Amino acid sequence: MNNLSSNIPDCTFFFLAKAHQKAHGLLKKKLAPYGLTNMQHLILEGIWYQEGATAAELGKLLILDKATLSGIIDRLDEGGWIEKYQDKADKRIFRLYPSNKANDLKDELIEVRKKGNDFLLADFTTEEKIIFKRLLRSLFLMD
Amino acid sequence: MNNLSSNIPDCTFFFLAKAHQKAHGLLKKKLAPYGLTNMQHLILEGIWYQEGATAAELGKLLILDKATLSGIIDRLDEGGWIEKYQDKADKRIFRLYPSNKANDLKDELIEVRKKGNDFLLADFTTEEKIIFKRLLRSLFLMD
DNA sequence: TCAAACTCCTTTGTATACGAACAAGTAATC
DNA sequence: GATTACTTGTTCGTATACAAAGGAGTTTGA
Repeated sequence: MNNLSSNIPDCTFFFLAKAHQKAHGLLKKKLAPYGLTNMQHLILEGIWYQEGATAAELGKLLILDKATLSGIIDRLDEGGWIEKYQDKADKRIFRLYPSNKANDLKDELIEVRKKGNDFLLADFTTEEKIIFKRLLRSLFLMD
Repeated sequence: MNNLSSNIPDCTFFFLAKAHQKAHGLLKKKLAPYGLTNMQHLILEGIWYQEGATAAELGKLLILDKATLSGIIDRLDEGGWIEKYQDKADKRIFRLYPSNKANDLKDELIEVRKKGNDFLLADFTTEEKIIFKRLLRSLFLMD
């Protein structure tokens, strides 16, 4: 009895929190050398996927609160990873583009994430990987 | 193409983050009426399971950083959910006990979590639930 | 027994999260 | 065309997370 997992065996809240904590910590270490946080990396990939996206669009795409996004975008900007251009037609919004610095590291940064994923699930069988991702996906896409 | 999930189909980091986000938000709503956060509820359950536990013990049990725990324990104390007693033999540590207020709500609060779990996985089959929890568990217990 | 090593907890600094309130801009409607 | 109703992004307040450093207490080992 050295771990709560043997006493709250059915607490998916706890399991999800701990699995996320572990995955987050793993990617965090891989990204630290670049001076990027996990969230900053995620937003950056979102911008690569959809250049010129607005904060609101990224929020919908990545299921993120606008208040949270505001700070992350600020720090991506301060770090020289992105460029913000105010939209001429709608002065409320800023369109976001990756910087040259970001583009130079694009392939490398995406590779870091992919290898991190492989490492995370390295001990799962091929079937387990597929099932796990399917269940996670259906869980958060539900409703 | 309205969701990154169709463009980063194999990003377990993202899936885990979003599944956790969803589960966290769900439990948060259920606990809000009690004035307890998810983490406060988790620590409280840890203390119920092991009355007189120290912060260090809870940290190991629940895989939590001591710095994080320090604040949560403070707020549980301020909220009148727990009692802190300095250990006489070792003056560095505080032993933590649930308050009367906490004990009065114990069954109800644990039930909230259990029902939240059921609701979270309501759309999964019995087999999927078992597999999902097994995989989450093996992921964070790994190493 | 006394200094070094170690442990427990707190504090500080940075980065999410997210509800709530706001300012500024745009759209809708009469 | 002016008022009302949304939208977009920011700011504020509170609560995690966690690295790093610090203070107080305890243990170890020569």
